[in-house]
Amino acid sequence: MARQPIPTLSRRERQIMDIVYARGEASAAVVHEQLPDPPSYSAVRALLAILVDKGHLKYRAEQGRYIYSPTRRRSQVGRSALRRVLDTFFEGSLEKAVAALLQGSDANLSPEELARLGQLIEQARHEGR
Amino acid sequence: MARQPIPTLSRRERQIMDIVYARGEASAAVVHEQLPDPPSYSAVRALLAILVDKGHLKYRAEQGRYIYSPTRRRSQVGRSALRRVLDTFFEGSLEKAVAALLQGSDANLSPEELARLGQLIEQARHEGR
DNA sequence: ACCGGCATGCTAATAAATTAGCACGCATGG
DNA sequence: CCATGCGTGCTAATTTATTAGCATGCCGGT
Repeated sequence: MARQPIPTLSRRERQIMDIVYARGEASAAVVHEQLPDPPSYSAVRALLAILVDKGHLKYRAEQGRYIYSPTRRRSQVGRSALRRVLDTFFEGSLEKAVAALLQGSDANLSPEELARLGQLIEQARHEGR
Repeated sequence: MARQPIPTLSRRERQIMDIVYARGEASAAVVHEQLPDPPSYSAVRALLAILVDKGHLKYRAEQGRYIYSPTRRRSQVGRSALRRVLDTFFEGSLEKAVAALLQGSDANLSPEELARLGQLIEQARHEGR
C-alpha cells in the first residue's frame, strides 16, 4: 500500500532519502555503506522497502539487483526543502540566507560561481519588471 | 545529562526545533499550538525536556512559565542546514539552488529583495578578488 | 487565608522505528 | 548438474520515540 499525504519520515528514512537524492539513485549496498552509523545490510533493505511502500522511492532491476531512485523530482523536492530552511532560519528571505552563507568563515564560492549567480539575479530583475 | 556529539533528532524533536528556531523562542503552549497534528500538552512538554537534556534547548523562567530558546545560534545552525540542502539537492551549488528557487511557479521575490541580493553578490565578488 | 487555574516534573503505557535473522530464488562456474 | 555467492522478501524481536495521566507547587483573586 502507498500513502503520501503526510511527508513524515523517520530519522533513518530521511537519512536514506538524502543519500538517494544526493546520488540520484543507489543500490542497497551503496546506501548501506553511505549511511552514518550503519546498521545491518538487512535493516537497510527493510527501510528501502518501507520507503518504496510509502511512495518515496521506486526501483528498477538492473544486473540482478535493485537500483532505487526517488519518485519525486529532485529539483522540486529540493526547492521545497530550501524554502523550509529559508522559513525556519532566515525569515523566508533568500537574501539573508545568502548573506549568512557568504559570511561563512571558510572559503565558499568560486569567483566563477559568484559571477554566474550575479548574472542570474540580473536576469530575474529584468524579467520580473 | 547532556550529550551533543550526534545531532540525531527524532521526528517530533525536529518539528519542535524548527518551531523554536522560526520564532526565536517559545513557551510550551506556543510550541503546542504550532505543532502539526498536535499531541497532548503533556507530550509536548516531555519533548521539550528531552531537548533541553540533549543540549539543544535552554530555557528561562518568565512570568511563571518557561520560555525555551535554542542553545546554538540560529545563523550558524541555519547555515549548516542550508549547506546540507545544497549538498543533497543541488550538488553543493548555491547557484543551482537559487536558479531553482527563481523558477518556482508562484511569485517569490520582491524586486527590492532581488536588488539587495544583487548588491550582496557584487560586494562578495569584489571582496573575494 | 483559601480556592482555582496554570505550569511543572515524573512515571508508566502505547505506538512506531529500527534491527537482525532466516528461507528462497537466480545466476555463475567447477 | 550441483554447489556457492549474492540478492531478495518476510517475520519477529528489541530499542527508541511518543504519548497521556497524575501529583505537586506557585500566583492572583475572593
